[in-house]
This record gives sequence, structure tokens and C-alpha cells, in this order.
Amino acid sequence: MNIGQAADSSGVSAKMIRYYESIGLIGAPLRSESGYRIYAPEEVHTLRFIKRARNLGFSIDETRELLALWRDKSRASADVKRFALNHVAELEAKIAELQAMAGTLRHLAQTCHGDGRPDCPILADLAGTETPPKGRQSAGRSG
Amino acid sequence: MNIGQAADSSGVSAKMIRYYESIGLIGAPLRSESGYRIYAPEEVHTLRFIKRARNLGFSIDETRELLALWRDKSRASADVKRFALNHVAELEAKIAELQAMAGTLRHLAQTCHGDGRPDCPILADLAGTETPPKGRQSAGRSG
DNA sequence: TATGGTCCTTCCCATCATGGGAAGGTCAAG
DNA sequence: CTTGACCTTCCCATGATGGGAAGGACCATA
Repeated sequence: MNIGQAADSSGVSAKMIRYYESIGLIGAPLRSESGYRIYAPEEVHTLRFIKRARNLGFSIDETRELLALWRDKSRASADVKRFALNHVAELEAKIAELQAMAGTLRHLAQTCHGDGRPDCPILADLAGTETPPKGRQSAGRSG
Repeated sequence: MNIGQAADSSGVSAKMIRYYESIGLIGAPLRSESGYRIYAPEEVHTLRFIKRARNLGFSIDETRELLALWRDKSRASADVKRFALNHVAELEAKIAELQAMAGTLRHLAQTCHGDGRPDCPILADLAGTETPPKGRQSAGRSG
């Protein structure tokens, strides 16, 4: 199986397969006489594993650890679970961060007329000039 | 005002201030006789604007547009609002993506014993081997 | 057999935003 | 005058991915 076919059947681009090999995430495959990389089904399987881990937001280094856990037939499922839940916590932290941004911005947009007038509380907030309308608490400046 | 003071009072590192200057996000400030950058309060104000925009998740190019809107005294607030809401939509898209990841992973972790046994549905799912326990719908493989 | 198209190889560069650090000049206080 | 904190420019690294060039390999068809 050539790299192109391995790419098609794993969802990992040929470019990335070579990169993964270069950083040691996967081993170097066999080569044909002319130097073409030849992939066994087992290796394509590994590529699919990697693809799926990446899709779940694991970094390449985390994926490396997952691969190690996968290959270690005697690992405790508790180890894997801890690893997964740790990643879930990281995802949730990032989600919260983005939600804070979106919330602040949505709030600002809500107070913006959105008409032809130039006056805009969004820019006023970014500028820190906080055009005080009529009784307004200093909200959302905690960044 | 030296670059260090400008950095402290804007929250943008000296390194990034120089970078912003190099890419034309901000103009080149005055220089002292010995070549030190000298910042006026106005420029520090701009840096704070940039910092805040970055904190809200705007890219540098988006920040550039926001700066242009800010400086354009005759812009319509509708333009700013549209820009902001567009960014909110992008943030929400990313949030949804992360939530999908977290949800899938949380679900997988839930089905994992998390004890000393090696058997682990998380790795099984990543591997695509899907150890069918007893009546299990193919959930979460839409990546 | 020649040709063309599609694949493969390696190598370098770009992205985006940021930090690290080296080598050397400047400034203010002791 | 020395010391230490600051400034300057320049280069390199990150993480994950893609783009593309130059050249070789393979295969089908004329």
C-alpha cells in the first residue's frame, strides 16, 4: 500500500503521514526497491487511531501517550480513563474561555444600536472609554 | 515613555509591541536620540485597545479592522455590530466543536470501568475495534 | 518504445502569535 | 566608573498543517 492509498484509507494526508514518521509518532515503514513507502494494514490502523485521537482534540504528544497505552496490553483502564477525563477538563476550560468571550461580545453587541449612527459601545468598550449612558456598572473589564 | 513602561501599562509585552510595529498593526513611534522607542499616551491607548480585542478572541487581522473602524469617526455602528456578531458566531462554532469532542470523550469515559483491568472502551473506540458489549448503538463515530 | 499523466521522493517555506535568548548599546544610581 | 536594569536588532522555536519545486518511478496507451 502506497502512502497515497494509506492516506485515503486513514484520513491522514500523505504530508502528515511523513511528518508523523519524522517526529517518531509512527515508525518508518518498509520501502519498495525504488524508495516508496509501503504500509501494512496494521500501520493504516494506527493512522486511523491517530486521526481519531486528533479529531477528539488530543495534541500529537497526547496522541503519542494514547498510542503507548493502546499498545501496552497490560495497562489499567483507570489510566486511560484518567487521561481522557483530564483532556475533557482541558476542553471544558477552553470552552469556558470562549464562552466568556462570546458572552461579553454578545452583550456589547446587544447594547449597540446597529444603525447608521457612528456611536458604538463596542468600540467604546474596546477603547476603554466606556461612554457612560445612564447608570452603568463597570462590567466585563476583567481581562 | 519607554517600551517597557508602555508594555506594563498596556498589558502587551515589549516583544509583541515590536512585533505589532513590524507588521504594521501600529505605527512606528518616535525614537530618542539613542534609538529607544518613545510612546505617547495615545499610543498606549491603542495598545490597550489591541490587548482587549485580542482578549476577546479577535485575530490580529480582525483587530486591524477594528482599529480602522475605531479611527473612522464616520463609520456606522451597524458595521461594528455586524463585525462583532460575526465573531460571536465564529466563537460559537468553535465552542460547539469543542463541546462535541468533550461530549464524545465524556461518554466514552463513562463506559470505561476505570479499574485495574486493561479492557478499555476508550482505546477500543479510538482503534475502531468497538468491542460490542451487549446491544450498543454506534455512537460518536461521525468524525 | 515513446509519451504523458499520476504518483512518489526530499527539501524548503509559510502560516499564527508568542516567547527565548544572544550580542551589544544606554541610562540612572551608587 | 561600575553595576544592573533597560533598550536595540537578529535569529530560532513552538504546533500542526499545507504549498510547492525539482526530480524520479510507475503505468497505460498510442
